[in-house]
Amino acid sequence: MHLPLAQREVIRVNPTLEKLKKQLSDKDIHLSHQRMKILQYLADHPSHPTADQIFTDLKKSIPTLSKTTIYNTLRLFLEAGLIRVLNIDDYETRYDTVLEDHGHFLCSQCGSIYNFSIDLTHSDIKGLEGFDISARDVYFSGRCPHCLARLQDENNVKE
Amino acid sequence: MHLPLAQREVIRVNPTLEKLKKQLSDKDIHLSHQRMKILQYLADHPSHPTADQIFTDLKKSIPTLSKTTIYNTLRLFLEAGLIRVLNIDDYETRYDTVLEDHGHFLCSQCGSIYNFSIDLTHSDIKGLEGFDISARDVYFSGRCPHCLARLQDENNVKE
DNA sequence: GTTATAATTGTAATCATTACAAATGAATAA
DNA sequence: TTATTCATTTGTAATGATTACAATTATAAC
Repeated sequence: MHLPLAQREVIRVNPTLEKLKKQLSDKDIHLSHQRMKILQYLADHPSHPTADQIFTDLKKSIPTLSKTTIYNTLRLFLEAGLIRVLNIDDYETRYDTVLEDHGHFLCSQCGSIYNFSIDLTHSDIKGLEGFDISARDVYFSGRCPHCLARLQDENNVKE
Repeated sequence: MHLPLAQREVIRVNPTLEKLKKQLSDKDIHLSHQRMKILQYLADHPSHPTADQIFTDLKKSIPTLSKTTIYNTLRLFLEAGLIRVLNIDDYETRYDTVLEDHGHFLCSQCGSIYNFSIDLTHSDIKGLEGFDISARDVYFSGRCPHCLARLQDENNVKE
């Protein structure tokens, strides 16, 4: 059995590139060629890319590009509040342009990361009385429907 | 103003060392001197220590101890399901003996990590229909009451 | 006690990220 | 325009957590 794609509602509330550009100009951050390309890449790829993925892909169109520029720019965007980081992955930091509160699911089989919506305001939380909470990250992991279907198929073939 | 400690109910549901030892013997995992010490350390320190903290502290009583042993043993315990890892920290992995579902709060000021209880079963989650969820991690960050009180005090002195 | 197996150790490698200094580009004033 | 200043990019070297691996030591089986 294979679940139809529509069955998993992946959030793609992607802030437009224009919106991001405006945020930068409001903060008097100059948009160089490299920064522009990185911003565009982030807006076009809501798939939580790593610094290396951004670098490798952009290197094709900007052969002189340096990895340091990627890290510099990502930090710049981060401090300007345009993006957020994901530590769901054990070894590599991922970057996300979707700032609205949402959870992330990591498939331990294929490594894909999915967004999902979760409302924490109504959760029963105890032990944080008197704390000032500024960020909320929710990371789930397990197996995504694709991998579940594939595993199921493989089992059927064997039998 | 200083919040009384009782106001923040930190969970300390620490599984006893005996319980952990039994889990290992059930899985036919031999408890060597080093493993015993590391297990004891984990049971005694629910403060989510890093591999380096465990190593540095245990090195005092076992001078020949190697860091590789720490990593080997932590992986062993991890795969045996005795402990879980925390990626709340950007740069270092932390280890936790408390397996019951709970959240972690990282104070961005002092770096302390606090446990808190959160009930996700009643949260309104959308977008994970058809997913097989095996792990749930909730990481919050911000400022802990200690740091808030300290900052408040510092401001009062200035005025 | 000897042999086989498991655990530990130390060192070297890996790999993401950062530090830093030199080179390049853009903006501004004369 | 040209010189000067400042911002940005680049490349290389350092950092630091983690892992790979081979040698040594300890434990268990016979």
